[in-house]
Amino acid sequence: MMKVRTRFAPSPTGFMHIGNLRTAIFEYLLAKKYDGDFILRIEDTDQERKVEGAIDFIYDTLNLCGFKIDEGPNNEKEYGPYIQSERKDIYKKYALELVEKGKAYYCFCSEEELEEMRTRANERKKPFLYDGRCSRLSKEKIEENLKNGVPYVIRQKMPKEGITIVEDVIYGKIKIENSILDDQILLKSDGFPTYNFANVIDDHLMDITHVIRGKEYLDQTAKYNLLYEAFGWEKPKYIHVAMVLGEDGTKLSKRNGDASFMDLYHQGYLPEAIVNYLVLLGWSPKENKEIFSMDELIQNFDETRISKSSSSYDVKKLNWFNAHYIKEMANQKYLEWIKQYFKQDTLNKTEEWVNKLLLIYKDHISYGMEINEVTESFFKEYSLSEECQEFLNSDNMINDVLACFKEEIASIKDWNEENINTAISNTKEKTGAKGKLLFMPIRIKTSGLMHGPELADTLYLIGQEEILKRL
RNA sequence: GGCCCGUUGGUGAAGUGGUUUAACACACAUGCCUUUCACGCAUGCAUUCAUGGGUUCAAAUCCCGUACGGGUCACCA
Repeated sequence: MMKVRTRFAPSPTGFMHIGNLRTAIFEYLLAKKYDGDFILRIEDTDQERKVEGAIDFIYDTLNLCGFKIDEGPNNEKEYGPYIQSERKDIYKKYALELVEKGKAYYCFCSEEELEEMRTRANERKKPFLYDGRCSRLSKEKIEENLKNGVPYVIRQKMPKEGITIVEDVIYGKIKIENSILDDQILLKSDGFPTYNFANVIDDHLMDITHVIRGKEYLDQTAKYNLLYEAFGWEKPKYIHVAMVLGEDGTKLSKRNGDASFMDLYHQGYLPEAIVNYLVLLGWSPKENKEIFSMDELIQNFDETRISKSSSSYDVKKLNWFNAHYIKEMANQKYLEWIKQYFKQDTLNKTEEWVNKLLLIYKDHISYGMEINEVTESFFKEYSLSEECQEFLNSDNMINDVLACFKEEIASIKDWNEENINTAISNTKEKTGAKGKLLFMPIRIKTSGLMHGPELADTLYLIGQEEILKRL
């Protein structure tokens, strides 16, 4: 059996939204499950959209996620080059081969001519299809145009009737009528191939066995099949995956929340949590289980269990995964990790103090940057929310509790958690307040918040002097 | 508009003709626990699988129509 080879083929735009990443995850898992190769190919045939440094960005992203790239621009093997703009000559050669075979033809139509055809089609409310006029040019005319340097593209000649069957692992057999297929451009006038053409050539030349891509390409696959047949090549297996939608159920975009991997990463989401969350969007394991290590994913991945319908991205669930992975980290590792997000001014604090502070929040945060919101009251003046204020006014006893507690705190000689707890107990006995009525006023007055970690720990870190001030 | 695809709770989803009075997870709600919130634990949350027909002894699961949603029709990928 042939070795399984999958490829991730992004455009170098310097931005990767989670839908793209999820495709990469599927491709990687499929390759590794069968002990195959995962290839990175850069699709930069659109010279105008190229972004500097985008290749390194892609490597960084995939590396962070724990994917090993077996072949790619930064680690070339015999199938290279892996950047399409460096393979220009290859495409031209194959395009000409198709012309030779009568499956493609030169087209000298100018942009203006095409625009005119398009408006006319529009007026008649018909979808625009190139009418194939250049396919009927005489040999002499073509020679002449070529000699005179008339700009040209090469178009694929589509059959006018019949149907083409696309076979997809997820969607099954899909019938497409040939009559709606446009004589698509294979080679642009700048000599670069179009995406569709370059894809077919490269996938074949690179021995790609499984193509995983967005469902938006499903219809186009008919054209691909015709191309494979024209060359007499074996088709790869197609696996079209439904889209990942934003939280509001609409298409993902930069505006649509923080749907890019790097945004999430910078906010303090762990790559393993992101991967774990994403793999479960549109795929489900046979076993009823949600937390997966990379090795477990590789073992359990089954491409036939990918869903047909699109799914919506939900940060709340991502938060849960992330919180889970944070809790699982060893303390030392957690401290190193969280410090890159921790932005408070700790100049006059000891390292021990800072570590303790970060640690008491380890089980409470769901992403790295949240540490700043949650620790704010340790560094700044706070203002009470309406909810807090309301609570403070809700019972007459509260003022007594606070007054009593203040005295207790003031009398502490040795500032430690144990004595703070004693102060709380004493307040309880003296005022008779307990439960919510006892703890909430203290928590609110000292931290400005209604939730938080262990009260004694919190008070200890705020410090005796500051607490007296706040009370 | 033509063509293609999809539709199980707020979200991710399991389910492929009978053990489903639809699993599990997130979210939400309630209760318990701890000297409070949180954490943790427990319970609740779709009498129903977009909808109307049909096939069948039996359908979320098979077939047809309808509605809704999405995709696609570039010298963009």
